[in-house]
Amino acid sequence: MRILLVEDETSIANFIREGLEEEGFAIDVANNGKTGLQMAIDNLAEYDVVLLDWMLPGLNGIEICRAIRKESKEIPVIFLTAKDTTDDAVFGLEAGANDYIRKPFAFEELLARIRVLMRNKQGEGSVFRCGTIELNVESHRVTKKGKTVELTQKEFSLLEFLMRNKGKVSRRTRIIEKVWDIHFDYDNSVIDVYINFLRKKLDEPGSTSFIETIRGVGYRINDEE
Amino acid sequence: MRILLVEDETSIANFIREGLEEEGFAIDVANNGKTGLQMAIDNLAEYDVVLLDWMLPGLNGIEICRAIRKESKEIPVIFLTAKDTTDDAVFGLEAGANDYIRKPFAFEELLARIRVLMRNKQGEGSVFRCGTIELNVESHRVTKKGKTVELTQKEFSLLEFLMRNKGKVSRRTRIIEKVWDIHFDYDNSVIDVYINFLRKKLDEPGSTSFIETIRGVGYRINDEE
DNA sequence: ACCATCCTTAAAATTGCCTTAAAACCGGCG
DNA sequence: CGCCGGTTTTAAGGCAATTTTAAGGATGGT
Repeated sequence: MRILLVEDETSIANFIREGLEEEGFAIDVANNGKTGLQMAIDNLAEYDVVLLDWMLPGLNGIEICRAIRKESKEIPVIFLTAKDTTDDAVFGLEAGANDYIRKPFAFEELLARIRVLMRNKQGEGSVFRCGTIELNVESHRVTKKGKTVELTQKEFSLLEFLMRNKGKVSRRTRIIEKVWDIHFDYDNSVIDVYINFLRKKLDEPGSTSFIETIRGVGYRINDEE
Repeated sequence: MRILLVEDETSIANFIREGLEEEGFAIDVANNGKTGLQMAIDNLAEYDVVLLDWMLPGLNGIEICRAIRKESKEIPVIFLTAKDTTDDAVFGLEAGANDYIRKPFAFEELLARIRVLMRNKQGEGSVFRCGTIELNVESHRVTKKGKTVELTQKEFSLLEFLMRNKGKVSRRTRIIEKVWDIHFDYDNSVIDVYINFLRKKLDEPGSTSFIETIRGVGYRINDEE
């Protein structure tokens, strides 16, 4: 899950980035409005959420938001505003934002709002299922036959990505980009290792894996099993 | 959108059928396990969703589900179960169901789950078709009469190329260039071999191949088979 | 009939994934 | 600070599926 953060104050930007990275998101930071807009437009399809500071040097958040909305009405946008009046929030929402949050904010709140938007995005409750395996994004928990299975952060991210693309192939390069935030590395065996971890923890021993490997392409979790 | 409902209690069956018909689905009802299985197997490719009652006279839901899964891993199956423990749900999921719902259920909920599964299924991915053969680029999967056929990467690429040019001739040199990324090699018999692979895996034995060879030029997949 | 072209098969070469183990990293704690 | 446990990354050998090569047989056009 990839998030674009547009924020000029580096201290705040770092705080947010670190917090979100701990939660398993991949974050790109733009520290001024112009590059922020650039990054947003260039890779619209890449981002799952955009966090926009209200006051920015160069180009302010509202204009960026409008510009983004002109390109896509899908991507959730959350405003970060220091101002205190609700009027500003209204401006933000009118510009097409999905939500706003006032600085200073509790990190948990930001997290909660991000999760809500991501859930809305796909419409259904944020639990994915494959056979007896269930992954709950909200509670960050995975169960198999009702019993919870402990997964590390990366394992969880990988499984989540595969689950979100259930039925489709997840190409190796896309996985590396989305889960590890590594670009231009077309031969990275980290994936293999983590696929192996997941299989060890979740497969029914002695039967074919719930993660199918498509040689030369990537992996796929099927609807069945 | 066509749905198969396997349910022995006619009152429930009618309730569900009417509800779904109002929503614009086409429903076929089987009121016992045996005919349910029969209908499922006969017209696998026809149905978009299968609703399976848990307790059925003759053949129970689990067995039907297994049998369906043996034929196709594509079709979404939802269990209707009266039982209350999660264990039963687990059984259903183990048999290959995609989701389960407990009776009595709110009709809205059933509807929501059906919609989720249907959305997952089609995913608006570009699919190419030729007769009973379907190629889905997103899921990187090829099916024939609803049953998936395993193709390697090169086989898939070649078929995709031919499909994209359905009705037109794909010249050998163009195929070599696009699929193998080889240039200036006008005598490469790799194509022959791979055409052969595709035919073996996808042709109806005993009739003319769905890939027509145009001697001295290349190959062509025709619009109708 | 003959030649070019394509089909078929089998074996050789290659690739890419799996697995394992060990190294690097990281946060907490004495 | 240095150590410890857990997590993540790197590395490498083995192995099996895939891809390519090669060669003899079949076929069709002229």
